[in-house]
Amino acid sequence: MAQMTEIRRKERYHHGDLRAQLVEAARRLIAEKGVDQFSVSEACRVANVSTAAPYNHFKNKEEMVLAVALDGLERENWMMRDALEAAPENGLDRIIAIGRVYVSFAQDEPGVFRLIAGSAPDQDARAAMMQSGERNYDLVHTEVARYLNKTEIDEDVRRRALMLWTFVHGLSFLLIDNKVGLADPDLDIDGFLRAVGERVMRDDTV
Amino acid sequence: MAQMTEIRRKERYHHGDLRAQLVEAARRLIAEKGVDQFSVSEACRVANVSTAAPYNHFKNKEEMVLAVALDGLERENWMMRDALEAAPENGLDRIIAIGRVYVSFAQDEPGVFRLIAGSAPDQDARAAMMQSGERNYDLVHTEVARYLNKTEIDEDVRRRALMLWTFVHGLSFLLIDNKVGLADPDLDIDGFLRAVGERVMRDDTV
DNA sequence: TGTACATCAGTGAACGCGCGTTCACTGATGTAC
DNA sequence: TGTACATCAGTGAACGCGCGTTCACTGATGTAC
Repeated sequence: MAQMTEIRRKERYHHGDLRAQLVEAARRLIAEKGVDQFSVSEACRVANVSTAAPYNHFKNKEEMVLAVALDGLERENWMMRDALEAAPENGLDRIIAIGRVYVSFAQDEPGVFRLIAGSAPDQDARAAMMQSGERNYDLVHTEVARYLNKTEIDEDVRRRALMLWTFVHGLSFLLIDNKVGLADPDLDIDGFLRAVGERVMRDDTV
Repeated sequence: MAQMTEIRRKERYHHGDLRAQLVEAARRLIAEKGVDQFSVSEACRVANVSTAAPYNHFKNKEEMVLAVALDGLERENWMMRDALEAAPENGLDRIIAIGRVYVSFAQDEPGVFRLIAGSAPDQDARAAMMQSGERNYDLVHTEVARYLNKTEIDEDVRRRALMLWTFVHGLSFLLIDNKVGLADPDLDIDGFLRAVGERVMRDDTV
């Protein structure tokens, strides 16, 4: 049944959802090979349309790539929220759960992770990505404050959150670039995340 | 005087040190614009030679890029050793000094840092970069062991070293991608490095 | 010291390639009557 | 329900571009005698 729909779609002159299909093709290609090796032409080949077709839906390549980036940030946000819902109501597990999503996302879609981690070329794209990124980072702030039983996001919360982010950011890169083997071939990622989480969230006065 | 030498060099048919000049041109270009935007042609323009000239010194583009990567790792090693020599004989400062070199290198030559951080495409290049990278990472192991008054590199040393590496790695990326402003616009990098160093190196039993 | 010659390290033109984007076009779809 | 027509979303050919690399070549250098 799904196959029939697939075939019929290819036969039709109008896709009906070419934009979505192109974003999906671009996402897959970027995830695998990185944004610098990504070409509009290849996305067209994957989506089975002419190389001119995308220009009905995107102004240019940049806009296509931006769509993939924003989509990635949004999916990351969903996954973080899901992870928080599944986590206990209190304790370090909530913070670790967010971090685990961050690292897993990088491992699952390295190219998209790099794209999101990088800086956008033009001003509008930068603003859009910043906004989406901030939405995800707010989750970290909230959870750090909750862990510390604080009602507002103060300097201490911000600093710990930045430590956590810095850390999962670095771990993500080391993992996808196969550098961890150099330091510890049998790294237990979850255990490592927990150990760092404990150190960062530990009471300062100790 | 230096100018005369410069002019004479350009006039001469044989450079005498074209290989070194090409590596330097490539280093500068990669540092600024990243390895993915780097082209052999542009390096030739900078070095003022024909686009065919490099092939007397390098098998292909990849070999040229590898030279830049290995050069970067070697310079980083020197800088780390220099920093250690200037640091006190004991205490956290030694560890922080190495981390500071790592982050500064990334800030000074973002593209070269990314190149080194990334994974090489072919097996030989990977091996060469691994070996150079390991030499730098050994310094971290040594200093962590020294701080803990240990004579051998055990599991605890390895784990703390990996935490430190992960951290400066992540901070480097956040800084060069202009992401830190999102979390803390006025971040004091040295203070941040110290705070993390303290947390990572703190006695476990506390 | 001069000369003959092999070798080294450049030149400049050319190649094929895949790319992003544009163009005139055309088939399919939705709407007004 | 049928028909006319505007609009939408594709096609396929073509463009100019910069790239990595190769080629036959040539000027400069070092060496043997």
